[in-house]
Amino acid sequence: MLPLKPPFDFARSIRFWRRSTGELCEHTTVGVYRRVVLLDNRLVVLTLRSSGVIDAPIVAVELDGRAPEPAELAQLDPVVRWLLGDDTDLGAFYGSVATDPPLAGLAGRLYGLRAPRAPLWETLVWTICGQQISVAFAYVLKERLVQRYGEPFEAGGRTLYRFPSPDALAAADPADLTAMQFSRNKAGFITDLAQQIVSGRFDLDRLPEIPTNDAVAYLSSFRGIGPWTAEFLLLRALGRTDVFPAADAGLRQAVTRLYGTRLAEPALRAFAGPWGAWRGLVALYLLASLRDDE
DNA sequence: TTCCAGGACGACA
DNA sequence: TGTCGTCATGGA
Repeated sequence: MLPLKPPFDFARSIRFWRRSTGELCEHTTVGVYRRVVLLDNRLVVLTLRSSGVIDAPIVAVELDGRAPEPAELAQLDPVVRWLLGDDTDLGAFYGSVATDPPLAGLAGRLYGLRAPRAPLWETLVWTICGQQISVAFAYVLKERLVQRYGEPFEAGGRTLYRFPSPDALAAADPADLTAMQFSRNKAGFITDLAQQIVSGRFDLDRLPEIPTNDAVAYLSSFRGIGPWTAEFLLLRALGRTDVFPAADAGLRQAVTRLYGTRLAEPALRAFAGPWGAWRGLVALYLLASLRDDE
């Protein structure tokens, strides 16, 4: 049992980024999150169960369906906290948006939502899958890619996949991806980026260490990664609270719904500017508002 | 039929 | 430095 920093709405936060029931690399049900992770160079199934309330959140940790040994739990503690964004100070964020009635209302409705994180490489590929197409179709593309190049792992009667490694995708033939209905561009972006990671020219591991602006510039220097992809990746995979993917169609729609005015990208970026270090959480809450009715 | 989805690239002026 | 056409598919 790991006590987490309140407030934290486990179910809402876990559900937020996961919009497909066909997801192969992780499995979620109400209050439960499951994913294959690497621990001591072996693949294990990590299961997190919500066992608390929003103002006193506790998560129960399982490893391959059993309680972890104390030494394992010590290893998993930072992994779990990282995955669940346990370093996010929601209280400070709520204080900051209190001056903006629409946002303050949203923060109240979504109390306890914070950004769970995901592995960088997997999220980068996922974000490229999602460029310009509907989320539903992006999931179809990801599913095909994972089934073809991922590593299946049996866990409790269910097959979870380890996401395809850069090596696997570096060796992939772009024609295989176009046969799966990836556009020629996306097929090339993904295999090229995988090859550059394998060769060491592209180093995703340096991203957590560098400031957001530098990270966006570094990512954008690679073909296939534009501003939206760079910013979305930093928000989604690293939980950066200071990025605002102003080019995002969903964000534009959310702002239109909340404020009644449709803003183009420059105006949307200007809108987010004053929120400074909290722009990422503003983006998160706006995106979540689109699904608040579901 | 047209437009729009959790865009990016390359050609062109 | 901006603008425009193109790529892929599916739902509204």
